[in-house]
Amino acid sequence: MRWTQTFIPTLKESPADAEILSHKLLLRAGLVRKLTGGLYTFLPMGLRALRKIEKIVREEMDRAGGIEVLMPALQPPEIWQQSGRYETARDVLFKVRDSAKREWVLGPTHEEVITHLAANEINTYRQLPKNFYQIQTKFRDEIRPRFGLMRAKEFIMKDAYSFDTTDEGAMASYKKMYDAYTRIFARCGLQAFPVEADTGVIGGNHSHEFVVPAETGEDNVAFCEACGYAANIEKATSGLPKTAARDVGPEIEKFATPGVVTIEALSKEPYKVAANRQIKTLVYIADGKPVLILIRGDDQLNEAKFKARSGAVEARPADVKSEADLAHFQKLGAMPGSLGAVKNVPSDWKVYADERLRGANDMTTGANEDGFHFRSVSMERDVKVTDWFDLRTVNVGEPCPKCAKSLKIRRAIEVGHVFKLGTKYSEKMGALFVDEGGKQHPAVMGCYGIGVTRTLQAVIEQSNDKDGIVWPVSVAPYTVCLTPLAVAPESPVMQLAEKIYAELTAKGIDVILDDRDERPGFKFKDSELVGFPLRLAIGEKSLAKGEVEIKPRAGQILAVKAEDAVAKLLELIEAGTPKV
RNA sequence: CGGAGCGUAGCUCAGCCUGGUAGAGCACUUGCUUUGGGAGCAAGACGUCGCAGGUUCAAAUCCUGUCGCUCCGACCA
Repeated sequence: MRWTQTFIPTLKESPADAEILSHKLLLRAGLVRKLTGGLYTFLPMGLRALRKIEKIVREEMDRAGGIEVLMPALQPPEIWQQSGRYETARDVLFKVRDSAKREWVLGPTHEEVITHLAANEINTYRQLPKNFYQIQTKFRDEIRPRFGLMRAKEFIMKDAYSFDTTDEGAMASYKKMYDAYTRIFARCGLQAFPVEADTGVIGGNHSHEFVVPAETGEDNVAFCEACGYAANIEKATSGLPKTAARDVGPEIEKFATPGVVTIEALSKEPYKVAANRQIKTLVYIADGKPVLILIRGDDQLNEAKFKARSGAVEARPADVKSEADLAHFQKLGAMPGSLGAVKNVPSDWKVYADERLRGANDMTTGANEDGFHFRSVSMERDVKVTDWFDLRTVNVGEPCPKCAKSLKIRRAIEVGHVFKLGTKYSEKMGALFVDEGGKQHPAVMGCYGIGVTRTLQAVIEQSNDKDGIVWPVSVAPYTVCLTPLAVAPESPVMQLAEKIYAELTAKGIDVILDDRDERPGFKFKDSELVGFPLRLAIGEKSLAKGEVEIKPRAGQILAVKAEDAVAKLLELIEAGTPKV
């Protein structure tokens, strides 16, 4: 390709609406342009990089036994009602109406469609296992699209769905995808690693995210450098001990705490109740019903864990400013700051307590009477707990749950997610097969996603320098930028450039010939901004010595004999391609 | 949905407080010079100042509303 024949609108300055580096570089290097918030046009350089990622994904999915299909983005709402997600995922569902006023859904994901297909087409164990995948555009009504391609209303995803006859089979399918993902990200030149993850609304019981460490990421990941434990903060646990039991204290005792409504105030004079001897009582509205959540005073509730453990689809703190919620507090008899679960808890309210409180005694908590607390509270004796869950958020420095060394936390970008789904969808949508004995069972499913457009941006986020993008060879829009410093067709410089261009093209190398009649510095800056892994500069000065210059994007200039240039480039390309 | 900020040339921004005929740099067009790290000079073209009301002799500027964008939070497969 000749530079003048394609379209690479580079920018010297960053557009004002880009905040993070990778977003700025996407725009500055002319990879994408914004249509409106969360919607982008891919320009030639962005599209080529995207296609290269897709090719890697496709090759690895095929190698892992995936079967490529293409499902409709426009879907009937009925299948979403059947799976139950018409309600649970309603916030992200784009809905449209046709001319007959009938409603349709723009697919945010495809469990419903593929399970519908499986229900119709898979009948016998002889047809299993199967793993279908596609690379396709998804639509999600994100409340707040962010950071360019990182969180967009419309994006490209590789999604795969496995169907197995048994749990063990499903785990084997899961493992295959896990391994394929490891290879895919490695081949994309990305430092990505798997972390244990929450399954969220999608359901299921076993899940890993593949994340790329980056300060601009939206996920927090807890990890242990000693043993390799890594988990999303929504899932992570630590090896902290439970609250130490003390000698069984006397009966609970009410005491006056006028004006004291915070853990901190109660920990000071004259009360001096350490935060780790307090029970924090939160009123939450879970799927419309009030519940109490108890965690230790020095811990923070992890809402994701609460939803995952309790099965609640929606959960939010009750708000005293809302009249409906205020009634709940009145029922308990106190406002936040004096709440507790010892007395006055309506019998139909569920009470969830964090595991760390199990067995705790000699605790202090609100008396459900403004201005009063109870002391000498025993969880066992005085509180009726519906369910015990791990509900607290892990903090930096806590002991690793596996090896007890210190945990670290860092931000990361989620680029892939693998789930073992079980039979949630196959049961609801009738994806059944008959076994050897003629008995019917729901297929055991898994689903596996890679955010292809997000992966593209993650590569840029992780691979850049002050001059621009530094593409890994495997996903660069062009591998070699051929830069003749004179472009008149009859000049020796341009004639040599044309010759090398033809030779590299014949070898199957993606090469772009910068045939613009621009000054050298301008062309160098542009090629570095776009980030081609290798640049071959041909100028009169060096050519007088029979030499040309190879500049690896992240390395030093190499002067090589003109006749050796192609061989040297091929060698560098080979050396720069990740071996998986 | 709550909070904050911003909408002026293709891009980055100034002008707004204190109302008086719309600016700079980059990019673009033409010419000359320059030619190994985002060139110089000259000439030129490019705007319903997001939109709609209002106040005023007069509005980019003040007021009201509205739309859009960005960030923080909430939410998030």
